[in-house]
Amino acid sequence: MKDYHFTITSKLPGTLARTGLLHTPHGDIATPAFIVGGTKATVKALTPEQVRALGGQAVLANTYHLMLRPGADVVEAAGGLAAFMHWDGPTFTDSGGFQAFSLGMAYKKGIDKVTHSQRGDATAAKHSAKQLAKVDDDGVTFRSHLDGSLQRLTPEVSMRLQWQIGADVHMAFDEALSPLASEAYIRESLARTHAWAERSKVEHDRLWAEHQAAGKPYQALFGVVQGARIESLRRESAKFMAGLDCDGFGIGGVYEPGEISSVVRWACEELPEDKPRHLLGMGNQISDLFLGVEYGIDTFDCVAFTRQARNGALYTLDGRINILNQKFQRDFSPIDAECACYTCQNYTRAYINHLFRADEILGATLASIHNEYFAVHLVEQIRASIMDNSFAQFKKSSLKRLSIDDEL
RNA sequence: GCGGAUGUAGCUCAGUGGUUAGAGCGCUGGAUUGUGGCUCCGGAGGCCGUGGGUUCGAGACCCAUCAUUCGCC
Repeated sequence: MKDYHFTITSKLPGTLARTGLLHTPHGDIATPAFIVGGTKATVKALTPEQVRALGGQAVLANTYHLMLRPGADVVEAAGGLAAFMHWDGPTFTDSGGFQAFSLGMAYKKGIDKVTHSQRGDATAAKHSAKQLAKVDDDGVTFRSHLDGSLQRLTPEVSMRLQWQIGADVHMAFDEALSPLASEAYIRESLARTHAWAERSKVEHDRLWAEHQAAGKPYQALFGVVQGARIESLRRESAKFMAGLDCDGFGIGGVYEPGEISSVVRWACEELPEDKPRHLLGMGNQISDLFLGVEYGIDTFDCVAFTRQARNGALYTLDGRINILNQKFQRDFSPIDAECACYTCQNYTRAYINHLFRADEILGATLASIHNEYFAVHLVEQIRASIMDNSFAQFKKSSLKRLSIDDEL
């Protein structure tokens, strides 16, 4: 018996947006929801109690990082991801596909990092020498960024590792794609991702049977839609994943805000309505979250809020501030006067400015609490606005404050 | 008092007679989208202690002077 289901509780007419309840053995997630990034089985700078207090419903960790350290077997021996990290709630794991992919792109970050070796030109050749990963039809071979040791991930290995780690929701092993990859490479890669999804499903079902026999709870599998920016391929990929009988879907390979109203929409239009959709790694900007929900996304994960918090970039509904700026040195007001987070209720900009300048770790904690609350709370508000049918106004007024055109 | 050492960016210091004097830190602004990340990218800031001299040319060499510092009577 699978202790897992997704229920839609309301829909917003004329859009793909909906609210729902994702039930897992470790608890429920009211969707749309912002899933908190916990890559290495920890939400950086925060205790699980702090994550819970700021409204976090679920945490997403990464198979790639945990397989290298401490090892999936250690997490399993600890009783699974949630028990290991003392998180009393639902968890997700990413498959490691994205890391295997980004490792293959040498050192560059951002869009650049996903560009080179898929372009098939001279730049790719130049970079391939430095690549830490190589993709073949069976899987990915890569070198650990920690110690250089040779590692291998295939769909089967990723599934086994994810069952060991024991999150409530797993991602199928996929190859992430650069939006700038050549069409030839996109087609080749998409065929591989689809074959890998089928293999992921077969191995996942086999492992579920084993676990079920041992009296252990179900862990869900999401198929991951790729297809870069090509509409026919995105729709084809979504249909393919829809046919796999997975528990939900991930949408990967989305990198720019402008792709949400196209790429995400194409995918969600093809996906079955009754299963949840997770947008992988996207949602740095306020507009991303509104648009993602509008075009059918139920859950987001994005490390940007915690990462930026650690570097002093703090979110408000009127835009981002850099708390290190001199102008905050004697500013004894909260980061955001409208914000109800623990940090804004108890600390001033001047104090947080001081903590950052003095390189004190409490600065990272207070900033992370604020930014993560901001993201989680904003998606919560978006959820409420769908239920009381005020989404359009809420979106319009929020984007207007940021001077963003509503036509996005 | 005698002898030595050192005076270059806010700080610690490179700069071996030759374009427009550099670095690290600090200061200042920006970036960050399935975390290879306390990371990355910009910018401002100098009568090179002072005064003379040698030289085509001095932050560098010479003299004087002031300051700091160490050692010795």
